[in-house]
Amino acid sequence: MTIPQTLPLAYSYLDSPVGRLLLAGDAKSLHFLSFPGGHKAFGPQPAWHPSDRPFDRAKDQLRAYFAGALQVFDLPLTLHGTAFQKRVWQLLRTIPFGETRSYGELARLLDAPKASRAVGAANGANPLPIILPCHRVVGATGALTGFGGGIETKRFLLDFEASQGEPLNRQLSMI
Amino acid sequence: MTIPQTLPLAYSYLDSPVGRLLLAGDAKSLHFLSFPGGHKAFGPQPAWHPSDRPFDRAKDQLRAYFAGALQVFDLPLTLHGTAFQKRVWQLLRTIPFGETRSYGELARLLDAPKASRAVGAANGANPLPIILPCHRVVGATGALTGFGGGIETKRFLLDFEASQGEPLNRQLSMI
DNA sequence: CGAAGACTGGCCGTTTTCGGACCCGATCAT
DNA sequence: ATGATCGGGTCCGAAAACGGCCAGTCTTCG
Repeated sequence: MTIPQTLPLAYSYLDSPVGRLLLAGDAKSLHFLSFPGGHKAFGPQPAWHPSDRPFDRAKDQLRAYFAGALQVFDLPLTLHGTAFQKRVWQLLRTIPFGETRSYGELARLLDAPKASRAVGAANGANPLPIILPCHRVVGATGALTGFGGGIETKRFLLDFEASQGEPLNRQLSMI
Repeated sequence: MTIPQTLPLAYSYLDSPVGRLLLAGDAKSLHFLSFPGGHKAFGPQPAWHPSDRPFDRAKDQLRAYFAGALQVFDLPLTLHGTAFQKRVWQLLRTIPFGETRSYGELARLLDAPKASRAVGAANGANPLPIILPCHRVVGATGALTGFGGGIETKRFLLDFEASQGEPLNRQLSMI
């Protein structure tokens, strides 16, 4: 995930059950989200400036997600990446809350059945974890093979979704 | 010039004023030509087999070229290389007998004005010297900066073309 | 038997590294 | 002036390295 150095973005922090999250974006959309403690962590870039203003909606939805009250994010996003990466990231959004897919399954959905490793690499470059649910992608055997914020965070998110998923699913099916 | 190892080609030799030339190809087209004495020389590959058959036309034209009786080769060729290299090699064919271009000029013609060094690299990977006239490419100052078959061979070819060019040009202009 | 590891080779997009068949300007000697 | 020489800057494409993989074998223990 190469971060554009020159882009003047606003940033802010949000405390969550998986640690403090760094959010970055402009007035219109969210660009990046990172676990400052994670392995692939990054901090605010020199060109960024602190500001809480743009992040009300994103923070509301993240808080609701961790409270078990929201399963599908609805936020304007700006994706920085190659064409292939963007295809993968969009595909992530189609994995329902509480479910998982394997890297190979996603590769087949992209009509590139042998590109499972490339899917893994694109996953590792995910600029907006949690919101683009790369944590719902696991190995073909079910192994939790990696996560930018740490495997333990991935496990937490999957366990959390598995435990929270049922009530809202029922709720949705009543609509 | 990475040579496909597995391709079963025929090969044959031809003596010329610039030394013995190695030709390689299949029944339909010529693939490689090399100066076995040159710096970037290569010999027959393990998968190749000796055969004179496919090379009658190529040898005729090469002999005519060195006799001053032919200025434009007309042979079926097969090019092994990247897209960029093929663009450069095709561009070489547009340099008339007896004229020269600089690496920078070719780069500009490719709409990549800063790629002069890359043009040089592609030139160095030319699989069919003489036929694809990389010897007609010189530095912006006119310096003969390099040639797979040796600078002296490049100088010979350019001097030869400069001395032979006139008569045939006149002949052509009468058509 | 049989199922869970260990190992292997192949694949793919990205990132990094590398090596010039350049080129421009400065310098110096005619 | 003018031409030859030299060195540093820069910029490419190519090749190699690198993973958040996977399917097929082979091993190894219950």
